[in-house]
Amino acid sequence: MPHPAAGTDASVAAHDLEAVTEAVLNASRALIGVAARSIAESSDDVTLPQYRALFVLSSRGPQTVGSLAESLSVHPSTATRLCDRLVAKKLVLRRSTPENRREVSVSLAARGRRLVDEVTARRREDIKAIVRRMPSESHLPTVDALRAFAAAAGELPDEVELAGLVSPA
Amino acid sequence: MPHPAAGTDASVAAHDLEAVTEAVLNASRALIGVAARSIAESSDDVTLPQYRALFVLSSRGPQTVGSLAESLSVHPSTATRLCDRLVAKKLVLRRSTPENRREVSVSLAARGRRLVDEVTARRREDIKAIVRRMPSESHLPTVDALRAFAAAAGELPDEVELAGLVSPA
DNA sequence: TGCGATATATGTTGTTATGCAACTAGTGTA
DNA sequence: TACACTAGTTGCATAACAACATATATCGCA
Repeated sequence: MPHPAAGTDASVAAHDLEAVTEAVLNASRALIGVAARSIAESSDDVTLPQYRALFVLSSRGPQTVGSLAESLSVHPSTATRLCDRLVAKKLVLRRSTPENRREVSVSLAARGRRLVDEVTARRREDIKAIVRRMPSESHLPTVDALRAFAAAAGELPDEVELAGLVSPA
Repeated sequence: MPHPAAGTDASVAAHDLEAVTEAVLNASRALIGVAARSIAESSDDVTLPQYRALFVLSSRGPQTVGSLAESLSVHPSTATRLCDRLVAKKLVLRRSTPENRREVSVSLAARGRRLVDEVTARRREDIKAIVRRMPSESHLPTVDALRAFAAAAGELPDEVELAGLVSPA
C-alpha cells in the first residue's frame, strides 16, 4: 500500500526501505532454489557441509584443519572427519606442512576444484536462463542495483561476508 | 566496464547477459549467507531438512505425508520420520484425514508457524541492514530490477519456483 | 466379498555430522 | 632438559537423514 505522496523525507525513505527489502527477500528465495539445485545435481555427490568446505578452500585457498573448522563454525574434530571423507572422495589433499609439522594443510584436489567450478557453472546457467526472461531494458539497472547491494553486503562484518554457503547452516 | 558503444545488437545483448548474470551470482552469495544465518540462529534448533518441511507447510498449507515427501524429494518413509521429529518438537500436527483414513495430514502447529515467521523476520532484518547501506538513489531501481528478476524466475518450471529452500539441498 | 492398489508406518542398515574427552606429536620456552 | 602449550586425531556417543524391504490399514472396484 504505497503510502501516497506523504509527509517527511524520513517516511518516504522508510517506505523505500521496506519495498527494497521485500523485493530482495523475494528474489533471494528464487536464488536459493537455484543454488540448492546446482549442488544437488552435481555429479559427485557431496553433502552441504562438504560443499561448504570445498567452497571455503576454493575462495580462501589452502587452510589448516583448524582454520577450516573455524570458517565452518564446527569443532576441530568434526573438520578432521569431514576432511577424511573429502580425501576419500579425492576432492581435497591433506598434508602436514614442513614449517610446522603439527599443522595439516588442506587444499582442493583437481577433482574438488572441478566440482566447485561445475556447481558454479550450473548455477550461472540457471541464473542466465532467468535473466534471459527479463526485459532487456532492466538489464543495466539490475547490474547497478545488484552491485550496489553486493557492495553494501560486503561492508558488513564476517557473518555475511563471503557467504557462498559458508555461514553456518 | 560498460563496453563502450560497441558492435551489433546481439553482442551488446550478450554482454549485458553476462554482466547481469555475474551481478546476480555475486548478490546471491550474500543472500544465501543471510538465509543460512537466519535459520542457524533460530531459537528452536531445527535442521535444514526440518526447516524445509516447515517452509513447505507454511507456503503451501497442510499436506499429506506423501506430497510433503514429494515436495522435498525424499522417500515417503523419510518424510514419516521427519514428521515424527517435528511432531515431537511440537512444530507440526499430524492427523489422519476423515475422508481418506489412509492419508495423514500434516500441518504447521502454532509453534512451527512462529518459527518460520521468526526466521523470515530475522532474514528481513538482515537484508534491511544491508539495504540501509545502499545509496538511496539506487533503492527504486533495485526494486524494479529485483521484481523483474523474481517475475522472470517465477515463470520458470517447478524446479526454481517457490524455492525458499524447498528444492533439494 | 475379496483382491489389487495406495498411503503410511516400521524394521533395518548405512552414512554423515556433531561434540566431548583423551591422546599423540610437535613447538617453544624457562 | 622439562614443562606447558598447540594442532590435530581418535575413541566414544548421539542424532539426523536416507533408502529399501516389509507390514498394516484403507480404499476402490470387480
